This record gives sequence, structure tokens and C-alpha cells, in this order.
Amino acid sequence: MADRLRFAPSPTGYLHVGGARTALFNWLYAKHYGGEFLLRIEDTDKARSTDESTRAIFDGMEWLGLSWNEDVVYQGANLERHQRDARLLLERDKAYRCFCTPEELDQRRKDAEARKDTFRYDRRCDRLSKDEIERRVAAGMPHTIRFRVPDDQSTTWNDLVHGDITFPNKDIDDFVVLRSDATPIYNLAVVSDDIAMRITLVMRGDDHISNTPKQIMLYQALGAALPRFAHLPMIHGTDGKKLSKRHGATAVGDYQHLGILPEAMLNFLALLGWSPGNDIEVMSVADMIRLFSTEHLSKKAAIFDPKKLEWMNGQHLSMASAERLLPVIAPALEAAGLASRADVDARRDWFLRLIDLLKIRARTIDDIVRQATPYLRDSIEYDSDAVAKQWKDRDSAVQLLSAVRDRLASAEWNLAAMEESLRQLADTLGTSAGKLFQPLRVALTGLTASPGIFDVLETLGRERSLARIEAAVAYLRKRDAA
RNA sequence: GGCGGUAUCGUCUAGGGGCCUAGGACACAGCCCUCUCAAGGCUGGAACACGGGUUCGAAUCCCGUUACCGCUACCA
Repeated sequence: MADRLRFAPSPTGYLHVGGARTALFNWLYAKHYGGEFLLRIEDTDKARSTDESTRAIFDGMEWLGLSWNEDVVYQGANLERHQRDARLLLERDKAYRCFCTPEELDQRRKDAEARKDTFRYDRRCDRLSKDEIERRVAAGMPHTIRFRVPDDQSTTWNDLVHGDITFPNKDIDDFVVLRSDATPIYNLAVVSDDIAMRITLVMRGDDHISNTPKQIMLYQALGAALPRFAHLPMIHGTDGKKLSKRHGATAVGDYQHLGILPEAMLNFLALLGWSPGNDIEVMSVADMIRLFSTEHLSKKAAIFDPKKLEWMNGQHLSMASAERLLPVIAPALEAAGLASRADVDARRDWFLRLIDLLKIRARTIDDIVRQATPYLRDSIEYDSDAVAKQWKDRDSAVQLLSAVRDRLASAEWNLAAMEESLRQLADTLGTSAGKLFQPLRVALTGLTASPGIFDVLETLGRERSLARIEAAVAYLRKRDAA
């Protein structure tokens, strides 16, 4: 029997990494065990919900490739059913009308606190006579609908990650299910929708553990079959506290813009609260689906470590083909003003080769863009440290570079020929290869670090390489004179 | 305060009574490779929260303590 799962975010911000992780596990479960993965937008809090946030959730899900089955369900569209379910509870005597105002409740809560008592709703409205209730309703007195918790029992379920969890009902207050403005409270809306959507496995953050007994009671009162529950551990910031704005990037969109690959994000998120065992870490999406198991879910909250995410991204960057990377790198180059669309299309192979050179030494797309700069700009800037270190002795630098230029000018422009030629030159000059290549590297890129020097020469091309060496020589002479 | 959950290197984790002088990964340090930087390889430091049980034997099971987290709204 295939399970039906859902991811049910409220559109009050962006798609949070915690939410993304929850969505991922639901999705992986559906993919691995065979099931349906649905999406429900919980927009009942009209004050905080925005279309922009809903859009951000879709964008995030799309970027990550977390596709859902069936149409998106908007909780707000189910108001009538929620109200009907609340009425049903009333009719079945599972709930009662409560005329206490928020102010009164608040006051009683404060009083209890002052006495160091635990506040409990005292059920005074449940003791109202039938006549009194009718009188108040007729008089149009605002009231909520409160669920009457059967307090002589306890509620237990077998959680997929935690095993048996039991709550004594006496510790659970009679809770409101329908506000005085006739809108539903979260627990009712969730249960009503999950029943309607025929959800059979509720997998969500473990901050919902204490909501679960209330929801189970609602299922029972409504006469619906219970789903199974799986409560996933939370994700915390580096200080061990709940992930929030203070921790920097927490929205998946942030990572997209930081140059993280979706498959790396997924891989990293998958390892927060799950492990395939066998020391496996770097996985493709297909690997994750194949390996996913409910047996290896962790109970412990995990701390989000951006450093490991970057490393993971570096791994995926290295593994990805240049063809796979080009569609994401090209727009980044364009945004940085380094290459136009037309440029990339016209010299596709050249760009592919450049990506192959850079991806292995980059951890993010941004790294690649940064490192690609010398190959895409007409002129380069000399890094001051590079100049200080590699062109310390200007005279010999000029001599070296001039000799290289002469050699290269007559060399065949391919890797093997250039390498042979320059190594021979180093020999002739009685110097080491490094002593020759480093100053040349600065002349070609302005930097001390780059791909192999012959790859750089080849990528830059004969004309541009020779021009850069020429420019470096001129620069050094000018500095000499000054 | 009440209730619930969790507890292995700084971090992510393996581990589900003997295979553990606790394994892998990130980060950190060193070495190797090397034209630089990465990548890769090797090495190192680094953990079973504490206290009681159960058992021939516990990181693994039970109880308590502590710490952390969550819930305790006419928020979701």
C-alpha cells in the first residue's frame, strides 16, 4: 500500500533549510518506497502569509528538484470544511462552546503564574447549562469551539524515528479548534486537511511532537483512520540555537545565489538527520533515493555547518560535467559582466574547457566566476603580493619574460610543445621550472595561483598570451625607470 | 513551572552487549605529490555528559541527575 506524504509549509518567509530538509525526506521516502508526495501551503494565518513567500517556496522546491504529485493544496481554500469539522465535533459532543474572552484567559494565565501555578483551562464554559449556552448564542456572544480532551487516558503512538511516545491526557489542556471569528486553529486545519488529502504518513519536524497527541485525538473524534508519524530532528545554527537570521544564510535561495549546486545542497541536507551507513557521504540524487531508509533516521538535532556544505559543493562541482555546469555558470558570468550570452554560445567549447580547468579547484560557482576573470577580461590587474613575490628582482623578471616570449613566439601552440620548450628554456637558463613559471603566471593572470601554466597559455591563446607577456615586460621596465 | 524529546571528536555521523586500544567525513596541523592553487594520498591531535544498576561483559539495556531543545496562544 503506497503511502501518501505531504510537505506543509506556511508561506510566512522563505523556504528555510529546515523546511527544505523536511521536504527532502518526505520526497525521498516517496521516491524510495513508492508513494505520493504532496504539497500544501498553510496560509490560514492571513496576517503573515504572503504570495511572495508562496512563490519563494515554489522556487526553492523547483531549484532543488523536489517535485510534487497532484495540485498544490491551499489550506485557506478549505475553510468551509474546517468549520464543518468543528461543528461535527460539537454535534458529537467532543467539543464545546467557550465564551471566555482572550483578555479573561490572559488574566487568568497571569494570575496562575503569580501563584506559581500551572495554568489549566478550568472548563467553566463546559459547565454552562444548555439554556445558558442557547441564550448566549442567541445573543450573539462571540465564542470559540474548544476540544474536550478525554482526560482519563493517555495518548500513544509509535513514531517512526522515536518509537513509542506517550502523553498523559491530563497534561493537555482543552484546546481551541475554531476561533471566535470562525477560522480554524492550526491543529484542526492540519488534521482536517490531512484526512481530506488521505495522508498516511506525516513526516515533519520534531517541534510538532507535542501537537501530535492533540491531533490524534482529533482524528479519533472525527472518526478518521490515523496516519503514521515520523518526527525529524531540528536543524540548529552554529551556536546550537534554532536557525534564524542571525546565522546568516538560512533560506535555500541564499545558497542558490551563493553558488551552491542543488544536488550538493540536497546531499548535505540529507546527511543532517540521516546516514546511509558504510561511510558513504557524497551521493548523487539517485544514490540518495536508492539508499534512503527510515531505519537510519537520527533523533538528534543537527547543527548546520556551512563549511561542510562548501566542501560538499566542491565535491559535486568536481564530479559534474562541464556541460552540466555551463547552464548555471554562464548566467553567473553574464551577471558579473564577464561574458555575454552570445559569447558563450559562440565559443561553447572554449568555455567548456575553461570550466573543466576551474571546477576542480573551486568550491562554489562564485569561485569559478572569480577565477575565470583573467581569461575573460582584456586586461588584467597585477596582484600586489604576486608582484612583490614573483617579480621582486625586476631585471631578471624582464629577462626571464623576454626569453619566454621569444621561445613561445616560435613555439607550436599546444600543451606538449610548450611544455617541452619552456622546460628546455629553464634548463638553458640554469634555473628551475618553478622560477620560470611563477613570474610567467603573474604576467598571464596577475595572480600567484591558477591552473597549470600550460593550460593557462593554451586557454588564453597565442595572441593574448604573448600580448600579456609583452605588457608585463613594459610594466616592469616602466617601474624600473620610475 | 508542567509535559515531551535528545545526549559519541569543535561539527555531521558509524555503532543497536563482546568485532571498539570507538570507524568515516568536515574543520585544524604536518608530510607527500607538484610550475602555483586546488584536487588526491598519508599522518596527527580530538568524543561515548555524569552517577547508579542489569550482565561474565555496556558507547550499546534500565533508572536517576545534569544540560540542551521543543510545546505549554482565539501562531503555524
